[in-house]
Amino acid sequence: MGADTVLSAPPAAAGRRPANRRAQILDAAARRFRRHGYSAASMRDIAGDVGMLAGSLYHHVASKEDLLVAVHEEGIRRISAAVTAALAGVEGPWRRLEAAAAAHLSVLLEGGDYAVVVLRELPRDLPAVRRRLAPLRDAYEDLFRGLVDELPLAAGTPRRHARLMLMGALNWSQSWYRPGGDPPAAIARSFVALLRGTA
Amino acid sequence: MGADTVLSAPPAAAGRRPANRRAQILDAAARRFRRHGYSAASMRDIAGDVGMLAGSLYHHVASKEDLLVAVHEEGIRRISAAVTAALAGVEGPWRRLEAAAAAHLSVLLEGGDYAVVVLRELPRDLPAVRRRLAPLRDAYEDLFRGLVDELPLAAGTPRRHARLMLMGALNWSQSWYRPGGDPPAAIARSFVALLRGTA
DNA sequence: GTCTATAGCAAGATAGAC
DNA sequence: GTCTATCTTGCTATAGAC
Repeated sequence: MGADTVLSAPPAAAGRRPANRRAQILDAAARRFRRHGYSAASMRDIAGDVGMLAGSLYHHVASKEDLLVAVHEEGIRRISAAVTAALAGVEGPWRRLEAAAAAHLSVLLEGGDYAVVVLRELPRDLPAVRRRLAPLRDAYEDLFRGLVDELPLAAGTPRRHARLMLMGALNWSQSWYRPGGDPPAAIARSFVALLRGTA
Repeated sequence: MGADTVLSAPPAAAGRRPANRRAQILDAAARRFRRHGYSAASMRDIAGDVGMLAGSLYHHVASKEDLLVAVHEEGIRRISAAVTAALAGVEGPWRRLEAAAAAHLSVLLEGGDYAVVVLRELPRDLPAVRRRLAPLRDAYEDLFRGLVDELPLAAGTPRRHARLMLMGALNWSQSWYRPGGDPPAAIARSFVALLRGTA
């Protein structure tokens, strides 16, 4: 790639501004969904955050539900990318699980609003949204299922429970974590060690 | 107490109906808060569930926020009562932790709407509600802190992380649990065993 | 691509009759 | 203790000017 060219970018212009209006909208939506919850967040406020009025939003997104789906998709994409990257070149089943857990937790606790929305804002009364997102979430879950399957556990150890315990502990940490305490990677390491029995 | 008298009950009457109108309202609110989330649940629907109109609700509760606080208080009370009862007469630190975890999980997964609301519906943008509930939640947390402190863990084991891991795994289970799978007590036993390193 | 303007509706809460 | 009626406000979404 040439240094000054960007694939699929708008034609170069001296003072071009737009770049990605939609991305700004997604950022604002993720933030509002996280702070106030999906149904308490308003399209007006999201629009205001990016400097437009409510009506103008609908030029970029079809509905509030679509906006929620888009935030989830981006969030899952980011988490998956971080975990996949963290696994590259790491050997040994326990080390791999620890690397994945640390990456998962880092994105969750320090990765911004998208990941938090993915975990907390999937309203029960929007079945259409849940249906659209189910495959993505399942695929991510499979990633950890594979990692746990590789562990050299004592025969009879319930691998499903081990996975659910670790993931539950990691995901729930978002409700007690405060910046300034143990860093995400340390928490993840600790949880994996406790699971391994070598804390 | 005499068999036919009840402390602090309304004066006995042949066909008395009211008994506990407020309790019915709380039940309906807990259900609606759980199903739709606090902000998507409407006072109109809650009123309708108990056969009255929206305005009449305000004879029993001061506001929607008060209703949420009341549901939380009742939920925490139920969970605490179940765990305390489960601990009675149980000896041995691991057995006690397991009993508490099983009781906690049973209420959470099979105890109805109150407990679920306690875990899931504490909106970030209602600081007044959070303030009012903080002491209750902390007191409950202390109960498990005490149980974990009693465990004979290897020196250096991070007890705080052990507690957070277990509680996180238990609390998160509400997002994947489906009736008909492993019963709550079995899940709790499994998690405690994994923590203990004897799965 | 953003604006103005508004349709159409539902929300929380209150006042006063009964 | 419940109802009727309503105030006030906020919401999602659309239509059409610019």
